[in-house]
Amino acid sequence: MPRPRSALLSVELIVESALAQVDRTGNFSFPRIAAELGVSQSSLYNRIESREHIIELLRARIFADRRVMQDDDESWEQTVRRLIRSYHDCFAQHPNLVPLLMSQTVRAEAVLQMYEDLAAALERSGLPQQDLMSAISLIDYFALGSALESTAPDEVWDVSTEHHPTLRRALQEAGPTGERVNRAFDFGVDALLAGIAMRTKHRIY
Amino acid sequence: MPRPRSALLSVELIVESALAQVDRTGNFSFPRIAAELGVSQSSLYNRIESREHIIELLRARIFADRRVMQDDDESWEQTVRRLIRSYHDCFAQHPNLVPLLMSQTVRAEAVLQMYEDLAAALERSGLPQQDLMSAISLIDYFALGSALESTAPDEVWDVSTEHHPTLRRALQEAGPTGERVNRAFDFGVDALLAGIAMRTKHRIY
DNA sequence: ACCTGAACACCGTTCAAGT
DNA sequence: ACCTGAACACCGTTCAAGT
Repeated sequence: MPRPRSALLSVELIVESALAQVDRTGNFSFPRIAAELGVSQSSLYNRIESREHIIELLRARIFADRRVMQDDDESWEQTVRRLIRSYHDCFAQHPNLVPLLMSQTVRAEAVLQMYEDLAAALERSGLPQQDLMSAISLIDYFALGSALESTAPDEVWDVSTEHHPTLRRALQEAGPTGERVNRAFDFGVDALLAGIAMRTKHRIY
Repeated sequence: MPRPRSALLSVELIVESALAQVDRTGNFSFPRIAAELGVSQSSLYNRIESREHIIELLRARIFADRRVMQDDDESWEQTVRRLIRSYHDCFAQHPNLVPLLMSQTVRAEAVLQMYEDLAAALERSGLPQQDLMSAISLIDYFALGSALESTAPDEVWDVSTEHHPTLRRALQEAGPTGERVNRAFDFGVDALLAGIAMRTKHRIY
């Protein structure tokens, strides 16, 4: 088959196809991308290097949508809240993607920039230098975990048996999944900020 | 081949083989289990139902090692700390397993029992009923995330570029990976408990 | 009841060959 | 430079056939 005068393929097309598949089915594959774009599987390798490469492009893709409304005289606490929220929202729009992103080194520039902003805000808070990374990790765990919770398995815990009365009650009290995840998010942000602020020079609580 | 008088296979053998593979390589597969046990791949299905089933057996397996030294008159805070620690330790001994466990509903009884204990301790703390599940989720995110961090990619963030001075400084200040993860864990536990205690009837801070 | 071999429907990646 | 088809080395699962 001759080379067409305008390329059949582009990284954008590949990434969009992969993202659509993930949103729809929870995963993507080379055969399905190729089929959807009407090209051969092997031709994908002219644009991308590997499956991992696509995943990293997907990470950059969902963070590209992020609106950054920066307020110059917001407190470090407001900044941290804003960053956690926008980080969380990026994942929340593509929950199926979260598991794919979690086990892979972050290289996407937009994401690194967000961590840089987070580090700067925490430094402003007066947190001791040696706790900076700990606080970032804590926030990271939280954001990823809370995004993961809104993902695939509707029942994270199978409490069908009778042996867990307190857990069962707690789950019922928490309402339907969507509501529960949202409330857990708000609760978590407050708790994290309170916990971090405690280590700060100028305590706010 | 005739049926041997003593069975060649058992779920224990399958689970141990899978766990050893995960610890060694980060994953397991049916062909490799079969090869290691000297049986055919299809014979595995006489003992287990699916790949997911094996993963759930692995979850139960690593929690079976858990020692539960219960102190009857410990405070709710001590109980929560003890549970987070032991939960974390189970993962820490098999970090490669964490990614496999994260995207799957929890059915292992030992794990559900731990969540039940956690729920009970938090209820004792005086936390409002509707916040119980939020607190459990928060702790869960933290324990999983912190276990995940000790897993595969040595560099979670690729800060090879010059554009992230604060992040870079924070990372250097935090020391080598193992130390950083440990400090982040201790910092996180303290922060979480402080944050949760804030919502409690009898504030402790 | 327990094991086998063959078959099926999937994967990601490489590479010589075309234009 | 860009695309193809074939090949390779993997997957999980099913099923008829053996004893």
